[in-house]
Order: sequence, then C-alpha cells, then structure tokens
Amino acid sequence: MPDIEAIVERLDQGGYHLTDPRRMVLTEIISRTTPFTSAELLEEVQRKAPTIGRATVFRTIDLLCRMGIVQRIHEDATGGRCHSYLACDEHHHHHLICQSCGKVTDFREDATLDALVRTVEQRTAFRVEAHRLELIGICLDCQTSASSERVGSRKPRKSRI
Amino acid sequence: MPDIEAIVERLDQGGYHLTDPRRMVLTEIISRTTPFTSAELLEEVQRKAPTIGRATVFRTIDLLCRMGIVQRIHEDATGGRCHSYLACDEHHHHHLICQSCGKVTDFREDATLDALVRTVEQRTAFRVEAHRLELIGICLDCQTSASSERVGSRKPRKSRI
DNA sequence: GTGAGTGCAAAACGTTTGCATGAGC
DNA sequence: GCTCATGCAAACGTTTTGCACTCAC
Repeated sequence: MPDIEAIVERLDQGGYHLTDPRRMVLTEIISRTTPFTSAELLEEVQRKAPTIGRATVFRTIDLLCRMGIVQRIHEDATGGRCHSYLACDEHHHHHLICQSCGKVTDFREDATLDALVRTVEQRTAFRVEAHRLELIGICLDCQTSASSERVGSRKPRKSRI
Repeated sequence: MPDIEAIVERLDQGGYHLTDPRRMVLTEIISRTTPFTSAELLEEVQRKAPTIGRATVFRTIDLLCRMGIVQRIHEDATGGRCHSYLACDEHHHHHLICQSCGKVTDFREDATLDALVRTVEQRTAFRVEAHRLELIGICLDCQTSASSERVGSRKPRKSRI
C-alpha cells in the first residue's frame, strides 16, 4: 500500500507536475489492492471524471510503471506486453494470487528461494540474477465462504472447445 | 522438445485434419526452443510460405495451446492476455530464461518449492494450488562469450525517460 | 512565461471473426 | 461428400501518437 504523499514527492523530485487528472488516476490506482487491467482503471476513472481522456490514463500508468510504483504483473523477459497492473511497494516480494476473488497478497520467502536458486545454479551452470515466483490458490476468505459451492471455476472467459 | 509424429497423432485423434499450413506452422513452432511472440512466428511462417494467412497462424497457436502443446508463457490468474508462447512438454516444470540470448531451459525442483509453499501456506492461510516460478539469468554460453563485453542490456526496446 | 501535461481524434497494433472457397478424410 | 480448415478482409479492443490548447510551476 504505497503512500500518496511519498509518490507526490517523487513526482516532484522527478520534475513532474502534479495535475488534477494525474492525482485522480494516481489515487484510483493506489486504492486498488487487486490487479487491474487498463480497461478497468480507465472505466473507473472516466466514471468518476468523464473529462479525463484515455491517453492520460495510459500515460499515467506508464509513468508510474517507469517509476516503479506500479508493476506490470507479468512483465516478462521476452518483451511481451501484459495487461494487468498492480500498485505495490518497491521491496522485493512475490505474489500470492487468489484464483477465486483475484486478491493479491505479497509475501517474502527468500531464504528458501535462495537455497533453490543455488541448487539450480549448481545443476545448470546458469547464473541466476532474478526470479519471479507466483503462488496461485485460494485465500482464506474464499476458502470459508466457498466451502459448499465448488470453486475452481475461474472467471468465465470466452470458452472454446 | 515435442515430437511431431506424436502431435500429428493427437491431432488425428482429436478429429483435426493435418493440412499443409498446419504442418508448416507446427513445424516452425516446435523447432523453437526459446519463447516466441505471435508476431515473430507469423513473420517467419510468412517468409517461408507467403500464402499462409495470419488467421491460420493464430488459429494454429490457439489450437496447440488448447491441446497443451504450446504454453502461453505468462498466462495468468487475472485474465490478462500475454503474447509469448513456447512449445514444451507437458510435465510440470519451470523456466530458466537467459536474459542475454533468450534461451529457455526447463528445470524441476519441486522438493524445495514444496517446502516453500508449505511455509507460505502456514503463514498466510492461503491454500496454494499452483505456482509459477521463473528464474532469469545468464546461461553458461553467454557467461563465457560475454566475459568481456558487458551484459545486462536486454534486447533494446523503445526507450523512454 | 515556459515547458510539461492534457483531451481529442486518428493511427497503429495485435488479434479475432465472418464468409466464401478449398482441401483432407 | 461432408466436414474441417483456409485466406482474405473487415472488425475489434487496446494502446500510442500528433496536435493545439491549458495548466502547474
């Protein structure tokens, strides 16, 4: 949960102006604790402030990504683009994603992971410089609330086959 | 490295025809050992066989994804779309991605990871059902070939800021 | 006042779809 | 011959860009 004042400070230091649309988008972003798509953010921003243009929303997301305030959830090593974002603090951590409600929790568990990395390095002669770990499962809330109704069915998407 | 005969067999069993364009795209896909984007695949396929249409390439990728022969590298829990693919075997494994040459190696290291998962489960009350781990680093080849020239500069992309 | 930021509209992209034609079984 | 698959082009949704205007500093 980043602090809006700290972000404003950093914007200022970077020579960026703090405009009303910027503040609006920023506020909306950091209020979210689950990953959001640009479309969702755009919709919400325009619902609250219809005058704000699409481009501004995208430009603000982009700026915040570059500042490290927002993460592309699956920013990857191959250059592909993904469409989910999440505001998060800057410390190294991993995500625990609830597949039922989409809630994302952070966790840190680097002791075990470091051991794993060392093992893999020895075995493969790879020099590991970064890692990305995501655990996908069911959060406590969803476990209890869905003890009867079957979970495991993700957000329904265009089904084929 | 999947075997083309086995895939053809599975296509057949699924009632799918083995057409020339399909074979062409399939061959191209399984010959790749590093992740590829649809654009790269499309370009290569059309370079070798200009008559093959975009849609066919996309439809073939899609079909192979559904059959589990191709993985969306960052298919995610939030519904976003990503654009990198990789042909890979069906066993559970993780990817070791060379940030210098893009080569992807598989590894399995579930003992350590299982321990980690258990730790996190206890700590967070999350029930973990799946995980995704990627290690990013430098493969042996790139370590030796680039011992003088500085690595760390990824594929140059539109640079901002 | 000046440069950064904005809204708008249009362009650019990657991907999907509808449809008539063509190929596999 | 029946179906599945194809190529084409148009549609679609998302993101970026060009531009004149506006606002924060």
